[in-house]
Order: sequence, then C-alpha cells, then structure tokens
Amino acid sequence: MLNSNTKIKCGLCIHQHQCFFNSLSEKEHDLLNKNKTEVFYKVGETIYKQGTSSNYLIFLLSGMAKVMIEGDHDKNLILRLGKPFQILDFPAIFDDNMLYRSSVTVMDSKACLIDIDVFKSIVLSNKKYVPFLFSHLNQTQNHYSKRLINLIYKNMEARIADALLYLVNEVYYSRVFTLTISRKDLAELAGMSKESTSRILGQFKDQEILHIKGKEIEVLNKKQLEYLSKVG
Amino acid sequence: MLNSNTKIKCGLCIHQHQCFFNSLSEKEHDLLNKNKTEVFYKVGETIYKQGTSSNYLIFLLSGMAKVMIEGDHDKNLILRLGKPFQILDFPAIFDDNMLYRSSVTVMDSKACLIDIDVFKSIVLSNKKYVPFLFSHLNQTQNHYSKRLINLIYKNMEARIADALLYLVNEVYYSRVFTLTISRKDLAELAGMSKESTSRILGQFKDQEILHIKGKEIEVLNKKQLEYLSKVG
DNA sequence: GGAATAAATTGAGATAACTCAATTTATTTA
DNA sequence: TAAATAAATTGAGTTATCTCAATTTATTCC
Repeated sequence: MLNSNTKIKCGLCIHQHQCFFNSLSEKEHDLLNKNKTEVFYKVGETIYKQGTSSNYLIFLLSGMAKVMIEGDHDKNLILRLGKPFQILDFPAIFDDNMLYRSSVTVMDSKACLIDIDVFKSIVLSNKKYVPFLFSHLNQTQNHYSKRLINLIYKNMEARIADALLYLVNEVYYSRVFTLTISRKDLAELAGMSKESTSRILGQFKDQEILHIKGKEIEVLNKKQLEYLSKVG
Repeated sequence: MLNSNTKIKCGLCIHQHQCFFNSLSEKEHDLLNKNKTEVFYKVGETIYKQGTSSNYLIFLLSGMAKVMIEGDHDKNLILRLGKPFQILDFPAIFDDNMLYRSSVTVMDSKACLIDIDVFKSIVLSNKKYVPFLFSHLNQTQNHYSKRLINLIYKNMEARIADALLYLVNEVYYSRVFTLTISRKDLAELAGMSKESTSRILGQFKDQEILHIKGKEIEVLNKKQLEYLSKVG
C-alpha cells in the first residue's frame, strides 16, 4: 500500500457518469476531496479484514478486488468482484464501523479512502442520497439471497455456470475475457474445491460450451450455461 | 387473511420499547395510524410472494412467519423467522417495491400493513431514521453473509447446530422451547433434506445434546452445539 | 373417537463432491 | 535461460449427503 501524490479531483473526473458519488453538490465534492486519500495496493494485498473495523469507505479507482467471507479451515467464499468506481463494501457505518467481510486485491489496484464520518455527514444532509444508498444496500442483499439458494441447492455444473455467467454479465461485460482471478478464486466464487472446478471447466471445454486457453476464456454457448444454471 | 376491526394505536401501545417505530414523533405515529391496515393470517398463508411487488411493509403484531428464498425444484431456504414488532422483510422500496424473498406464516398471525409511500415519506423527513434503517439493513446483510459461509462449507452436524443455536439465541430466547416450525422447516433452515435433519436430531438425542419429545426441545449441552458449529 | 391424512423417522442404496497424491503447466527468481 | 516455485490438472479412492421406499407417529376431520 502506497500513497498517491496526484489525487483525482472528485466532481471533475471523466468517470462521473458511472461514479457512485455523481449526485453530490460541488460543496460536497470539495468536502470529499479534502478528506480522501488515494493509495495503491499490489495484487494479493488485503484492503479490508473481516472482524476489524475501518474508518474508511473504500472506493476503487482502478484494478479489481474480491469481497469475500473467510470461514474456518481456510475456506473462503467470494461474494463479488469489486470494480473501479464502485464502493467495495460497507462497514457498519452507523454502528461500530465493523467489517463482516474481507477484501483482497486480485490485481494491482488504486483505491480512494473516504473518511466514514465525512460520508455520514453527507448522507445525513443530502436527502437525495438516502434512496440511492437504500437501493444499493437492497441490491446487495438480493444478490446475497440469490447466491444463497444457488450455492446450497445447485450442483457443480450449475454453480460453475452461475460463476461464469456472473463474469460475463457483471464483471467483464463480454463473452470473451481474460480471467483476472485464479482457478482457486473461481472455485471460491462457486463454493467448491479447486479440483472440482478444474474438472467442470475441462468438461465444459469438451462439450464446446467454453474455449479455454489458460486465462483466456470464451463462452461459446451461453444459452447452455443458462440452461445448466436453471436445471442443475 | 381477514381484516381487523380494533386497530392498535401506534405510539400508545405497550410494546413501544421493542417496536421498530418507537423513535417516531406523535405526528408521524398519527400518519402511520391513519394509513395502516391490520390483518389476520392463518398458519401456512403466504404474506409476501417472491417475484411480485408489494405496496405494503409488513409489521408483525403476533405469531411468526418464515422469510425464505424459493428455489427451483421445490427447494426453499429459510433465511430467518420473523417475530412480533419486527419488520418482516423489505421490498425494494426505493425502486419498484419488488420482493426477492417469500414469507409464509408458521402459526396464526396478526400483521400490520404499512403503506410504503407513507413509510418513505417518514424516512425522508426524519433524519433520525436513516442511521436506524441503515443499521437494520446492514445487520440483515451480515446475517446473510454468515449464513452463506456456514451453509456452504459446514457439515450437517454443524448446520443443525447452527439452526438450533439460532432458535435458542434469536428466536425463543431459551434453551427449552416448543418448536413452532416443522422438521421440514428446520431442514430448510439448515439447508438440507428433511431425512438428514431427522437423523442428525436423533443423533443429538442419543448423544444427550438434546432432549426431544415431539415439538418440545431442550438443549442439554449448548457448549457442544457451539463446538460442533465451530469444527464442522 | 376412529378413520383418514399428513408429518416424521428409519433403512438401504446411489451418487455427487471431496481429499490426497501425482503429474503437468505456468510463473517467478536467480 | 535454467532452476525453483507456484498454479492447475488429472486420477483414484473415500465419504458425506441425498433419494426413494417402508414404517411409525402425530394430527385433522367427520
């Protein structure tokens, strides 16, 4: 983790349209600018650690980070992959700032650390923000709900299909992509062992559902993945 | 479902101290009183149906309801048991009022239906409510996170132990209780088949961790349940 | 209160998924 | 660029959990 010397100016950056904070006023953007820190993380670095508290809200500027639950016996579950201009995860900001999930970069990343008290003051003073925030939390909750039923009752094929569809539809936005996570990460996204993940991927390759060459993946038959996800 | 003729007056009832709405002003309580409907549900009745939208926020007044995700092939997962003076589940109130989980009573229950627009107007006008609501959503999210890792990587013993500990610590508040849900519900709370649930319960009985007589359950060795939850 | 129906238990067999170990492939470091 | 290390794949054997069927126990309803 390394501090940055040239901070991006909130409210003036070119990514405003996709930014979590784009509905803020100029005054609020200034407040944010004064109270934020930009830092670099190398791949594999922990940003948030489950069970600790944080005074910062993490806003990714570049790279990618996995948001995961750490279980006992080295068993983790990846909940989502955080991408630039998204808030990585919410500590319990109106309670004790506790974190219930960990976050680790999967590639070199740049992040913006926003002081939670400053964020809270904005939330409490800007009415427009409440529906937005509520909506955001609601979506996360629904995402978790869906993950729960999928991971518990679906078979391996369906779980890998779900993971791949997640990557296509919500991470890389393309049927062809270079995987930025390891096979072990993919396994933890599908809630199964890395060996089984490897086997299912090989099977999908044989069935010409996927074209795989190392980290390069092309989904040849997305309909089939959707079908497997449904029936499995 | 049957309408009630004698409505409880919000702000004047004896359960204020434990009520979700106890920080409201007199004026807000009046607004709520004017815009709420009280209804009765028989055991097994659906209150919310996943995939539909609702204009009401459900506030339980008596009885109990399971909040669950309905999967394909008749596979459900119970997320929590809703109890009196709790909000049952939040529709996407700042989006389309959509429901991502179903809710079904597990005993005859009385509920209060609060108009979502009225609730929203209170949330948007009462600053004190934002932290409270945020905190509530956060807790739900953390509960789901925990459920995810527990259900995916833990064995049957640990999952039943978790379900029992949930009943003791968060539902009945007692080591001795009369189960208000069926064995099948218990199975859906632990994310496994009803036959396996039955077998594990029998095993716990043999090991003198539990004393079971039909619906009457006494946890004889809570420490052992906590141990099984941890190692399993 | 007894018949009918539903819920819960028990047993046996099937299978999905895991673990461990061996090998191959890829990536890092000297 | 070779050696060392890490990541990924493959195979074989084991085990946890499920399914289906048969009983038993509990609950509902006439």
